Amino acid sequence: MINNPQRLPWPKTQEPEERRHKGMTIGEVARSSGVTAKMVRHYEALGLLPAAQRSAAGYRYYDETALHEIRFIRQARTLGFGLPQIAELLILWRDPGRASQEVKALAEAQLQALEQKIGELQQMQQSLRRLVSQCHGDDQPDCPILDELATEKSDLDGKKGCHDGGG
Amino acid sequence: MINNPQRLPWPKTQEPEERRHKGMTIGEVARSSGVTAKMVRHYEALGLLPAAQRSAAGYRYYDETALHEIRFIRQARTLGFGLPQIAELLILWRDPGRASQEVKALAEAQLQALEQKIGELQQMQQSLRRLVSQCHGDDQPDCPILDELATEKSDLDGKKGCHDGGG
DNA sequence: CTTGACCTTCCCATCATGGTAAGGTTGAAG
DNA sequence: CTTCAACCTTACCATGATGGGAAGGTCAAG
Repeated sequence: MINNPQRLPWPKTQEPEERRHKGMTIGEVARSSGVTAKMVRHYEALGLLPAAQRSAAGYRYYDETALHEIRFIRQARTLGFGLPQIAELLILWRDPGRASQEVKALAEAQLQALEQKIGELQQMQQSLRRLVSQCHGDDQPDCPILDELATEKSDLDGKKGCHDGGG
Repeated sequence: MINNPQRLPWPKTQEPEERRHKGMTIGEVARSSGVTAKMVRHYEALGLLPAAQRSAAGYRYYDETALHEIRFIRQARTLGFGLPQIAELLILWRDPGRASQEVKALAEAQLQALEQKIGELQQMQQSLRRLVSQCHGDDQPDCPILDELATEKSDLDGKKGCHDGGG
């Protein structure tokens, strides 16, 4: 279900350079950035991107700068940043007078979030691996996995939802 | 914002044993299972749990079996299972004639999903760590992090959304 | 003008969970 | 029996990022 940019039913010979003074349509931007048109509109609605220039009929047209920002968003998503964080990153990116420590702080926060998430998943992985290794996996009903899930207090339990108390 | 089961404003001396023939209210089940009442209703609406017995006024009442199943769900969530998978696990759990291989298959699928997710996050982590280490983090605008995000094709790119093709 | 690919906005779905509102029930105490 | 706090009910909306689809307007080529 991935739309191939090459295999277009249109007889479009080449990507437009300056054919149109208006810029690229949202579809062209989508193909060129790897971000769906849907998401481009979404980012605009969320305020990540400035409102695109519109034709008289309401079509969005994008210049190279906008395309750059959309690619920027895509790259940041690749690193797992959330859209609110990307909004901040974009603001910093546009600001020539930014301090790199602000960017670094955002990145370190994201790094911490990643470590946290990875840790949680690894704990699941560990518990689950143990259970899987204990289960015969035959046609008998005995199953340590189900047994453990049915256990009131098990190794799986605890640490979840318990913060160090607020008073 | 976690409600302590001990610190109840009610003068309830002890948890009811057979005080009520009806069973536990949803709130008692929630306190006893660690699953919020909201979620218990949700699981019922989704078909994970059978419809609870109701009082004349519509209150849900639960017996020990139901409580057991709710705890079961909580444990399975701890392992990261999705609710559809938990629904299958519950069906197997209720079936005395199940084959443990069916349970094991579900668990292995979950294990695979965990590995996949962990791998993705670790790749993000790796890329981000490199970028963070390269960024001075001072009050100067130079920032390798932003530079890389603005790069058309970078190490961050690729491998995402590419499965090994069906042909 | 027709046609087909494209664009627009608007609504709904996912997944698991939480919040809130508006209203009815329960059970103990007065 | 009334009162009152704590409890229950359903229903709707929100999250975060993305996708799907409908209904309708626009653009470029023939």
